[in-house]
Amino acid sequence: MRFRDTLSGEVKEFTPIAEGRVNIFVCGPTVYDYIQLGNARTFVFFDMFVKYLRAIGYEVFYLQNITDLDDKTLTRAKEEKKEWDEVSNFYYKAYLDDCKSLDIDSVSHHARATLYLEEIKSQILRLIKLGYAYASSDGVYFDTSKFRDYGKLSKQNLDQIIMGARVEIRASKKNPQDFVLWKLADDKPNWNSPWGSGRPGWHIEDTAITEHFFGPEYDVHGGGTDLIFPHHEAEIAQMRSISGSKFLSKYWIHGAFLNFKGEKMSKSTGNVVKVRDLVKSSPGSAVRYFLLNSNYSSEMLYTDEVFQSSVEGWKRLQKAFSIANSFHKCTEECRIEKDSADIIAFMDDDLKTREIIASLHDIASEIFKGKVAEKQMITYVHKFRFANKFLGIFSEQATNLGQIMGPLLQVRKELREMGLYKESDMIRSKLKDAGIVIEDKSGETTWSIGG
RNA sequence: GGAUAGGUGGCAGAGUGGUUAUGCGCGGGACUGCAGAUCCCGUCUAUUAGGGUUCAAAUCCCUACCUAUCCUCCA
Repeated sequence: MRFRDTLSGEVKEFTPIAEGRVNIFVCGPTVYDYIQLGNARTFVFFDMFVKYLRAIGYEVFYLQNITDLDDKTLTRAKEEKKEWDEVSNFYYKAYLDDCKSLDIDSVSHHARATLYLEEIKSQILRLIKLGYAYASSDGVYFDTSKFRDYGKLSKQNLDQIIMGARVEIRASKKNPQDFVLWKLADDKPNWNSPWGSGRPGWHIEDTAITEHFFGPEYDVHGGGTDLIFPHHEAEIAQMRSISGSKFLSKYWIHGAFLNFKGEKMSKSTGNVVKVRDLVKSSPGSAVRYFLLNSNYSSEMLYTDEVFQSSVEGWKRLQKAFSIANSFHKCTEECRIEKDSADIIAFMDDDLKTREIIASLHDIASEIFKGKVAEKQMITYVHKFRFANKFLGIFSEQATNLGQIMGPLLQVRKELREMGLYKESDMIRSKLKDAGIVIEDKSGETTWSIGG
């Protein structure tokens, strides 16, 4: 398998440190508000990625941090007149709910930053001892001039960063681009430390957490492209300075942005679409379809119109899946891997989920033409089910419902033959309310989930 | 100013040297109790512009213009 690695800037062959096992870390949200669709793009992508790795036999530990304390948390707490941890507990739970609505359930462990204060302080202590960090008037800073590879991930040149003139100039820093490891603070929440009571800086929580679970090196680090600089750059500087290792994560994957009318979807510009609002009107699987029907490394556009046209495409595919699935039950593993060589090939070539979806649409067209031989239909079902293991774009409820739908449709057919259309239409309309769409074609009636 | 991606039909968005991407939309027809879906046909030379390499370029090279993101918290 190969995919785009940010550090080398190339599409690279994937070989984990330990054969058959993958340790992956993905930056989670700062829980001070509901997540929006742009966040979801990244989280759905990595959920899909991890599920695929598992589907092809890797043992994966998927670790995600939760930033449960930040300046934004404190601002929010003030606004809502609540304690900071009430705010982060509330939005952490909301985050988990939103993930659930999008079928994101592959994370092995969520690590909350404030539960790792000892690990954080230990790292800062070691950085100071080794001469990479210094205590200053308002906190402890990482001395970026001591770490030669600072800027390598983002391919930035330190001199030019300074020329950017947007770097905070503070007298307490030795270099403008130095970043804070520990912020001194007298107000709560704060914790004791050898440098005075205060709060951890943002970048240090991730390396403290990953060192705790994985040690100084692991296989894949993921996140959105906005985190490349300075966040991930800082993580590399922190951990490699401590470990002396050549790398922190062997591979770096960054998901591109979801944009809204030419600009990034962000809270500051107020153009966000919250996940919980979107899933009220569209199934989570349709949202996943929309997000995965793109290249993870390319920016994509969201507008209501574009999203709705994507939902139409999803409906078509879902219908084809339901038809195939009711035609052939595949409860066990069957031959799904063997029949899915083309899908595996697409994934192995830079995780081309969009190509997979296009190929499923080709299958859908064949199914709708109604001339698919039984043997062929079985391989189609296998492909659908294999792809769905990681794409998660089809509702699978169809299999259980089949037992009820058969007899029910038979009754309705008899009603229609007797000309009792009022009664038969009522059945159709009630089923639609329940999320089941039935359609009459010459001679037979089909049903599917969604619509 | 620097860095990184890009500029493809009405819309979204694949494709890295030669073949119909795919979906949505639009027009016409078929099917139908109605609805919906589906099928068939069509949607004019779709590849930012100008050079170059090549038998052949959306795909490689050069130039120009344009866009997004990052350089500040951000998925």
